[in-house]
Order: sequence, then structure tokens, then C-alpha cells
Amino acid sequence: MALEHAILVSLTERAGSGYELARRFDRSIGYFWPATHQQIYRVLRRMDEAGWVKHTEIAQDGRPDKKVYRVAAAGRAELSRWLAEPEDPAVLRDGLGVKLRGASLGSVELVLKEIERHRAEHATRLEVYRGIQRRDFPKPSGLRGRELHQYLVLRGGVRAEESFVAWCDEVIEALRKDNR
Amino acid sequence: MALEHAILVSLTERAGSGYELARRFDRSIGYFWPATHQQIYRVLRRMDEAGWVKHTEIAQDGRPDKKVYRVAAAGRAELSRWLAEPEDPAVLRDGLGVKLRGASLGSVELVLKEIERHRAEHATRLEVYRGIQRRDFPKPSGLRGRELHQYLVLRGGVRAEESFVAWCDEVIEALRKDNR
DNA sequence: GCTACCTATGCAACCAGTTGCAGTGCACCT
DNA sequence: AGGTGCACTGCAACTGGTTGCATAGGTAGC
Repeated sequence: MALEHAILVSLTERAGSGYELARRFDRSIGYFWPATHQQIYRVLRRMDEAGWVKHTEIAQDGRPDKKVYRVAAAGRAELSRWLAEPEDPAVLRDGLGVKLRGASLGSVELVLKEIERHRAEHATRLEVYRGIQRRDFPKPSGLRGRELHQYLVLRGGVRAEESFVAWCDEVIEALRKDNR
Repeated sequence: MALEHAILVSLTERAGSGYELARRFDRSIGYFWPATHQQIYRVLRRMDEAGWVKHTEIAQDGRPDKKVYRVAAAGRAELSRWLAEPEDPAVLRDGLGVKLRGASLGSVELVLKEIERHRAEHATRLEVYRGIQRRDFPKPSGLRGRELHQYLVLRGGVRAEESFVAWCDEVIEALRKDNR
């Protein structure tokens, strides 16, 4: 599995608390590996116990103390081990496809509405990603190394959402036509 | 959740045993909702207890007996309830993105190889889907109702794999260029 | 004759992800 | 003064998915 590894990648780039990591996930690694704060906290504790990360408690005023985590030697070792290991290719898992498949057993009208809703959702995410792209990578042609990799990951998010939106459009058009 | 519902959709189209369902999932609903046979058996038993499906034991010679399941009234009711309910839009979850993001912490060479491997895998799946498309839907323009829906679901699978392959190609080219 | 794979079912243990809740204290708005 | 929202941590229960194993006869290849 990979939440451990996603966290290690993120922590290697920059040390941080569980909360900060959860925020970071929301707008970077998270579009390839979403995670909630509870999950992150639990995995951080586990990795701390295993010696993959170390934490320093930091008192803050006006705010609860936070634990800032850094990657330890064992964590770096685990990360390179994992990076060299093959990964299972991702599979699609989308309940919307099941709904469409079963549409004629219920109301095709309602399923169509649902697809329009998903279309809007995916279009919103797409706009968010494009915004990040414009802001953080205005000139992609000059990118190298780590920044290039980050950009390419973002491109994956953009492509995935584009493809969702295009599929929804195809479905919406076909269902409307069938309905006439 | 939706494995229950995916099974109900499939069983409504045609009654079948757990094993048959697992095969069907492998080449139809499964590209939107993958499931293993163990999972399917467990859910079938649960649905049987809940009265959503009924089974008939069928003796076969030279082969183990099988239980053929059919959807019961309660199952049809549950299915329409679910079809009318909103569904959370799907999120991408792909460890390959995490690996790419962390590539510079290990061997970029190795990650590149891994991406080429995934590219090949996705291209294979894509070819499988396109084969099904050619065989089962040679003339998509005339499709209506349930068949149209099935075709559109397949189109989703095709689009998703196309998008994966295209992304891999973009990444491979960019990493090669960066390496020179 | 042995290995391996296919049909067919299923249990048990485990692992990962989700949901709901709880508590602290500041800042900001009404 | 009261409500909302944010920063920050965390537990507990649950649900769903994965993996490994067991059983059993038939077919196919070496």
C-alpha cells in the first residue's frame, strides 16, 4: 500500500504536522491519493512507532501544540525500497458507471440528472487543477527534475478530470437523443 | 456502497451463480466496479439473508453444484431506491502518481521503467475494451435504451484507459527529454 | 503419472478507508 | 453574549476490500 509512502514523499519535501499534511494532501498528492486527517494521524503514529519518522512537539500560543514530523533514516530506506518496487496499475471504480448500466431499471431521467451533477463536480475540480497549473507552472517547458515531476502529476489530475467531463458530455448527449 | 447494487444490476439482466457473476464482472461491470469472487460470494450470501435475492441449487455432473441467484422483489426495490440516490463522484487513486512525485528521491530511471510498464498494461486493457466495442457494438449510432447504456459504460472504460495511456506517454517523453 | 488449470464454493484473518465523535482555544461576525 | 469556523489532536466503531487457504472432481498438456 501507499498512504505511508505518499506521506513519506510529502514529508521528505518538507517536514510538517498531521494537520498540515492533511491540507497539503488536499491540494497536491491528494489528487492521486486522497486521505483524510484521521487516516493521516493514524499512519503517522504507526510510522513513528516503527521509527520511519520522528516528531518534535512544538508549543504554539493561541493554538494547540503540534507535532512536527520529519523522515528518519529508516523512513528514507523504506521509501527507496518502495520506489523500486512494482506497483499495481490503477483500476477505475465509479458507481456512476453502475448507475448508468442499470438506468433502465429505474428512472433514466434521474440518472441523467445525476450524470449532469457529476459533470459539474468534475468540471469544478478541473478548474481548480487548471488554476494551480497556471499559478505554479506558468511555463512548463522549462521545468526539470522534481518540479517537472510535480507538474506531470498535476497533468495527470487534469487529464483524468478532462476525461470524466468528456465522458459525461458524451453520455448526456446520447441519452438526450435517445429520449427524443 | 455499491457492490450490492452492481450485483443486483447484473443479476437483473440475467440470473447466475457467484462464479458466473465473477466472470461477468471481469468483462463488463467490472471495469467500473472490480470485484473478486470472494467478495461476490460474501455479498450474495448477505443479500440472500436480507431477502434481496433468492437462490436455487443446481446439480451438475462432473462439476460442483452451483447456486443460481435471482433478484427478489426486495432487491428490485432496493435497486430503484439506490438508483434514485445521489452518488459521490469518483476520485482518482493511483500509486503511480505518488511514485512519480517521489521519483527524485529514488531512481528516476526505475520510475520511468515502471511508467512504461503501466503504459503497456493500460494499452492492453484498452485493446480489450476496443475489441469488445467492435464485436458487441459495431454500429453504435443505432443503439437505444439498455444497449445504449451498456455501450456508454464501455465508452467510459475506453476513455479512462486512453487517458491513462496518453498521460503515460506525456510523462515518458518529458522524463526522457529531462534526462538528456 | 505429474503438474497445472478450470469450474465451483466458501471461511478466516487481516488491512485500509470511512464516519462520527470529542476537546481546546482563538478570531471574527452579528 | 453567542455562534461559526479554523487550527490541532485524537479515539472508537464500522465497513469494505484483500489475501491466503481449503476442498473437490474434471480436463489438458508433458
